[in-house]
Amino acid sequence: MPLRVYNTLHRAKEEFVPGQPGRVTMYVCGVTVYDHCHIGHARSQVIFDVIYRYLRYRGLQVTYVRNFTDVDDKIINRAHELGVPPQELAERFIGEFYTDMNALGIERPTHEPRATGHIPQIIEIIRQLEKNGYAYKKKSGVYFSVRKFADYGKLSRRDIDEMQSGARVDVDEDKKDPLDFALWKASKPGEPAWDSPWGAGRPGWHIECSAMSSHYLGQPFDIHGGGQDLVFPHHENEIAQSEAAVGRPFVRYWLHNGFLQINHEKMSKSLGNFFTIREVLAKIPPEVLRFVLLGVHYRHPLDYFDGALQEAREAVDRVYTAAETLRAQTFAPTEPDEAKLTPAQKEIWAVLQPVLPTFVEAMDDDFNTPRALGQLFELVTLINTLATKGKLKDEPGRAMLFTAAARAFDAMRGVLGFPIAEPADYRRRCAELVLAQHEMKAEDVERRIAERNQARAAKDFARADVIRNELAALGILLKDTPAGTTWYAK
RNA sequence: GGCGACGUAGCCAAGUGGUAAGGCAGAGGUCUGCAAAACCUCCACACACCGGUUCAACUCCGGUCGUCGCCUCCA
Repeated sequence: MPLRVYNTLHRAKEEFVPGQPGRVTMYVCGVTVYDHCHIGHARSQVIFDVIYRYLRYRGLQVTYVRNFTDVDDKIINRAHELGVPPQELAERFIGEFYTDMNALGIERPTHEPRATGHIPQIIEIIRQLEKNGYAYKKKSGVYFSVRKFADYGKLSRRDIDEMQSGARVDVDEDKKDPLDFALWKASKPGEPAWDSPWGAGRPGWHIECSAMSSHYLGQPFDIHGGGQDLVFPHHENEIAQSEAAVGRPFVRYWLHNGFLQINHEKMSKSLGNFFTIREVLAKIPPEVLRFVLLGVHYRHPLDYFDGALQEAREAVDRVYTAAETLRAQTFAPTEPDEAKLTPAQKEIWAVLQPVLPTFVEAMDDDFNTPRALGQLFELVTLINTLATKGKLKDEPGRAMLFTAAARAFDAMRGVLGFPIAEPADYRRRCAELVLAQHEMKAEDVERRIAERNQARAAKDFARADVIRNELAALGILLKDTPAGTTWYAK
């Protein structure tokens, strides 16, 4: 089965064929580092992390580049407000970005270039554009002449003339045409600046992606990703610059993720209706957020609400419980041999066998993570069944079934990056979270448990239940086992 | 105005030209002092509405209504 992806350029799903057999080159627009990331950024990063993981799972060698925009008007303005140097501000939020990404289990791309580290490459493209007659210099900077690029609008399906009629009045009188955009911005006093053939200044926003992508990946490269809002003008402009400069196509497959919405409205900084990743992770473990983000197909809008997190929490707990169950089993890795299965085991095998292939099929279909998660839950049920049902315990069938289940589970986990951690680590973090929320210590819980067990020993079950219910109200659930009472955070 | 997406059970969300994955919630059962977890069983007379094509449409086509996005910085 071939991998099929939805290419924004053609508005259709098409078979994914890398430019070079066995190798994939991929670039995703990162973040402008002037503030904490919000959960919309998280969605984009999680999705492309999964795509990166899946391509490798498919046996492809992937070079993945994700940039940092570390010089830009927003950074400069923010730095000015805070009275710190722009570079220092950028540095700080790059650090914060990693804190969030690490929590969410996002792998490091192959290269993570910064705009300020690639000024020579940026200048080179502008020089080439000037030479090819697409760029012109004005007092305020160097601009790209959109009308000279015949293919302009091919990604966002826009017609230049219609755009112009609807275009707002541009305050920048310097441009020859309101559609033109800056390649190089002349610096004002006190702003970060680099020398260039056109005087001291800094790169325009779009040019950095053109420069860094082609520097690391060549041109054309295979996949360029980002949020839907980047289709126009950012990606349209990237195409114009890169193709006009080099004379070759820029990107083969354009992938765009849909938005996170709050109450059916786009969540964005400009609307002010956003949650930072950090805020959300103060309330729930990161795997819950990751799960929620993968629960909707990446191109569809995802409506975010608090209740969804609580619901998802139940589901995530269940996956971890199954992971615990699986890890608790001892079995020697055993290759499939249907002849060695009992009739009851054969029934399970018939259900278990197609789970991973179906998962792969779902991922092959434009990275259908909701369907893939469906298969993960099928597997969860199977794992629990295997561990529960006595009639499935005959060897070597039992070992064989567990081997297959464990392999499928690990494969899915590798692709989805979910569950993020080992179960014990997850439980520990959940416990810390709930204790922190109630300003409690583990000893407080242990003491209550001891009190309850005294009551139970005295057959004072009413009192025992009161204690349990009190803890439950805090999100602390007790579990009585033959080995004693344990607790976990809900 | 131009371009585009979406409208599936109480909620979230996949999906297919031939009668609907999965999750959450809910009901019953096994287990338990009672619970929890786990397991088993149940839970969409039709997928916004109206037409059309078809032997057959939720699934294709047209229209209507509704919601949202891009066209300006934005994942």
